[in-house]
Amino acid sequence: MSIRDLARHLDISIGTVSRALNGKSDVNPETRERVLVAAKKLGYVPNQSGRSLRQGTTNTIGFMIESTIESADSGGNFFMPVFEGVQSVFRRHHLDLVALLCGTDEDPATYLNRVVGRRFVDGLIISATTRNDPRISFLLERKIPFVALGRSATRGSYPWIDLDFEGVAATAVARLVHFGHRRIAIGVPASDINLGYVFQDGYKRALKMSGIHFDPELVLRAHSNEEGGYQVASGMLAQKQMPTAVILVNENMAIGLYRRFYEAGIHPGRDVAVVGFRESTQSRFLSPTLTCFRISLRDLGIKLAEALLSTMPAFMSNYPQGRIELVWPMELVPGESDRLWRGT
Amino acid sequence: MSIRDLARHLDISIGTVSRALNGKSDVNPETRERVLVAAKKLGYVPNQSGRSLRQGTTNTIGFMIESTIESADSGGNFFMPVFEGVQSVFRRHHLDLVALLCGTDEDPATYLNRVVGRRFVDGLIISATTRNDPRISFLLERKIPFVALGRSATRGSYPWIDLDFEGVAATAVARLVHFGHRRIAIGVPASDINLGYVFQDGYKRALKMSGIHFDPELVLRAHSNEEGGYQVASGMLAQKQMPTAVILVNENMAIGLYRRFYEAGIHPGRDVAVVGFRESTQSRFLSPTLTCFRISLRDLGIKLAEALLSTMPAFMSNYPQGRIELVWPMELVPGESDRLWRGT
DNA sequence: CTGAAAGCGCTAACAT
DNA sequence: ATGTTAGCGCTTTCAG
Repeated sequence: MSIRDLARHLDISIGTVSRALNGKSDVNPETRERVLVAAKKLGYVPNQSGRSLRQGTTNTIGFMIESTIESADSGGNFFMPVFEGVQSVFRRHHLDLVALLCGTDEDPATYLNRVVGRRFVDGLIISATTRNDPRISFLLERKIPFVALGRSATRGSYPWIDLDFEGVAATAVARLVHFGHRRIAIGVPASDINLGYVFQDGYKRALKMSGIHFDPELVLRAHSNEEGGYQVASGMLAQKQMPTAVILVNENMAIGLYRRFYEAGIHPGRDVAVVGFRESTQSRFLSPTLTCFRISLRDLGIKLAEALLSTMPAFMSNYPQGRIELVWPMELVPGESDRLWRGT
Repeated sequence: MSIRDLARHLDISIGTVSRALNGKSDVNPETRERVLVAAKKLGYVPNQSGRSLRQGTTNTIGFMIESTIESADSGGNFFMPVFEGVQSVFRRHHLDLVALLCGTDEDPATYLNRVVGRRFVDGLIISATTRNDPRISFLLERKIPFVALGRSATRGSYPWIDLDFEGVAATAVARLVHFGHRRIAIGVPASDINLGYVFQDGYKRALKMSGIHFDPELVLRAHSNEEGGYQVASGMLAQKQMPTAVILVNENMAIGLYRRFYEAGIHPGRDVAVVGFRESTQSRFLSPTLTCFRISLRDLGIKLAEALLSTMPAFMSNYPQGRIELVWPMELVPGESDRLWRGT
């Protein structure tokens, strides 16, 4: 069922059919109606390859997610609601969102090169930006519209949105210091992902503001998952003088951390103060309740979509906000896990 | 940078370039080398739309996941490792996997119609099959290669793989009966998703085998997430005579269920027996440890990919296994949550 | 308002 | 072993 078949069926030219379907003005309303009805009846849908080849656009946006080993089974939690938000914006512009799944055994830059070269998508959302991210320079060079979810030290002018890791660090440290803590540990990703640096910098700055000396021993590196949290707790327990508090920078870590502490008879909120990262469906069911930070992932997705569209010539008139470089605030959700000395 | 540019640059015809790049035999090894080198140097990647239009294939497989409201933030956990497995197979055939994100506000069938009509993908993996799934009849009718992750009552002959819900029900019931339970509740999805029916049927059959009368009151419907588990526990607590055991059919439910029971002073493994569904990174950190079932999602993904490829003319010679209709076994992982009367 | 035709990038059939 | 060319399905001039 090609446009040719449809035209033949209606006994008009394919040009007219095309114009009718694409809402061009110079077509008889009656003809248009006939075309629309026939298209629906016969289940005609234009072949995307044909359109793309002619127009040079695919009407598809790619959201590149790496299922890294460390986040293989937890990353999905985060992205689904983000997708939902992105999609709600794209829908209005007849853009489809596809998740580009870069396997763990493929280099992200190579993968991206293939996707871009094939002209598979009109624009990209990349995530898990590293400190120095070759994808960014590549996309800038190739002039492919994109937005980064996550900052990077890579030079250049491009839109990005990132979570407020330094804000989380500042708020958490200030809060813990206020509660009397001085030995505050942090659990950060072991990888080169940029958020680890941002968070750690914020942490150091916050310590300085509170007049606390930075102790490298208190920086515990682990995978950003439950297992990693378990190890962070183990690391704390192993220190000659255990830190009295810990701040995590990944939502999944709290689960494992709680577990390890329970095994050691240490109760969060009684024996140790814990500040988690993102409030999640899982963390919400921890006991005692976890002090953490709330973020609307759907709204984040919406903003990501807008940031991307505002850089795409075909859509920028709808989103005249200029290049978006945004640190997304997170809202403290006080729980019981960081209020010590109150009994259980 | 089109094939034309590349040919011009090398001062040979585009036909030869194409053949060289596609590994055809009738091309001078020396010429091929020149072409490959130049392509790499200039960063040439064939335009997928051009290829697709010509060949009628896109070399892309779509994995359709619905971010339904109830599984919006937890579903990702399940799929990521599956993707990983699928991809490991596709890689060998130069097929790319993309996740097709059907938004919550779009009808899955409509979405599928669009994707298929546009010829966006060569094949499809669909998930979350419903009891009666219009997508299946649609794909059969259009002769689009696909495999369903999940069974359906929809008639027709198509490959599918599904988890062994009835096996889980049988094993769990038998185990609980062995431990002396008679009032065994189940927590099942409130939606029309097929697994709910399969599981419930298996449950009834297992009860009958143990000579236990089926009590509709013991079937608790809830969303397949943490909140749903919380509600299942609430439902149990509300019964005049609380069931002594419960079997869940979703991995996320256990988290909320545990929480609700703790709030009520009820300890899983002491006051009530709990059998969870899939062992997950989260459930592994529950305390007391959850009796649940293990499955290798990566292997599941591999099998899904093979099931799909075995129905695609271009690949079936590599996968001569015929149509796959497979109930995927799950392995019991005994925990402490269903062994009562042992004290804590 | 509609039809005719060019051409997007590519591959495959055919010619040399 | 290489060059030439038709045509995949579509949109968009350009004529009329």
